[in-house]
Amino acid sequence: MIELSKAEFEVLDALWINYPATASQIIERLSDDKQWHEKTIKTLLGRLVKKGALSFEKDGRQYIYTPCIKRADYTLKESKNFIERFFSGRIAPLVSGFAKSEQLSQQDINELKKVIDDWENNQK
Amino acid sequence: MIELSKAEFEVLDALWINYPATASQIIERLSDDKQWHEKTIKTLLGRLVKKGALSFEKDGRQYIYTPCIKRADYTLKESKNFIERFFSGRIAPLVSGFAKSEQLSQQDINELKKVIDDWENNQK
DNA sequence: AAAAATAGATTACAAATGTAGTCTTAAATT
DNA sequence: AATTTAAGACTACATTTGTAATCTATTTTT
Repeated sequence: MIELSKAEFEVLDALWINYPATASQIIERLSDDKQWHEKTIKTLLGRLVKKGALSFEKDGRQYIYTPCIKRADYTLKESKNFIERFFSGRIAPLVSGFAKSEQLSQQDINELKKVIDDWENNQK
Repeated sequence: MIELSKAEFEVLDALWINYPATASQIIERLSDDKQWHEKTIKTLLGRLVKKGALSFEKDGRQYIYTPCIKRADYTLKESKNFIERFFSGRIAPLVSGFAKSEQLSQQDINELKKVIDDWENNQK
């Protein structure tokens, strides 16, 4: 699947918030968190198009961008990759590492329990 | 903390298996999975030293390498970073994504339950 | 209509990365 | 002792990435 750099992902992420969207809208959204130059974001949009992560339609001389991939698909692929590289493909050691270093809140635990419940209900 | 590239991490990972170790030993370990040229691995070892991820002692004209960081520390940092970037810092959505796409086995679930149990016992 | 702003295309350029090759020196072999 | 081998140091080089600047063609503004 498509390989994105960190910066590219952030731009795509700004589009996933709401799409289709123009470059200016994406730049506007990113301006809250990042202090990227407009040109930088345009460059990244171009690279995303080239990589096939985005497509666009012309509207006058503007482009209206749409993601070509779903956020959930992309993050799942990256997650699998990550867990494979760092934890031999097993997810529990990651969670366990978080637990050991006090990174888990009661809310996280509740959410995890729900995920487990749902999974088990689904197995029946 | 130290930033490592994927290739660098794999070399360090081969050292974490058992250390201290010489370059030849590391090369030997990596030869099973990767088809990296010996020179490539040497280069990566050098970069790891430069980045402060490894140290070494001389033994004749060989170097005996030792990691300067713990695997658990490194993976925890990377995990936090990953979960922050892709899931706004929350871990459950990652696990949930795995569940939804049938990436979880009963064993994973059991392990996750244990992590949760341990966490809760620890809270008391 | 002339000037200015703006959209995207193209070009730029240093640092990081993957992937070695060459150089130098010392140790092992013949 | 002469030669080959092997260790690490240094050099190489294309690609990717971050981070724009410049160029070109249209719209807006004045």
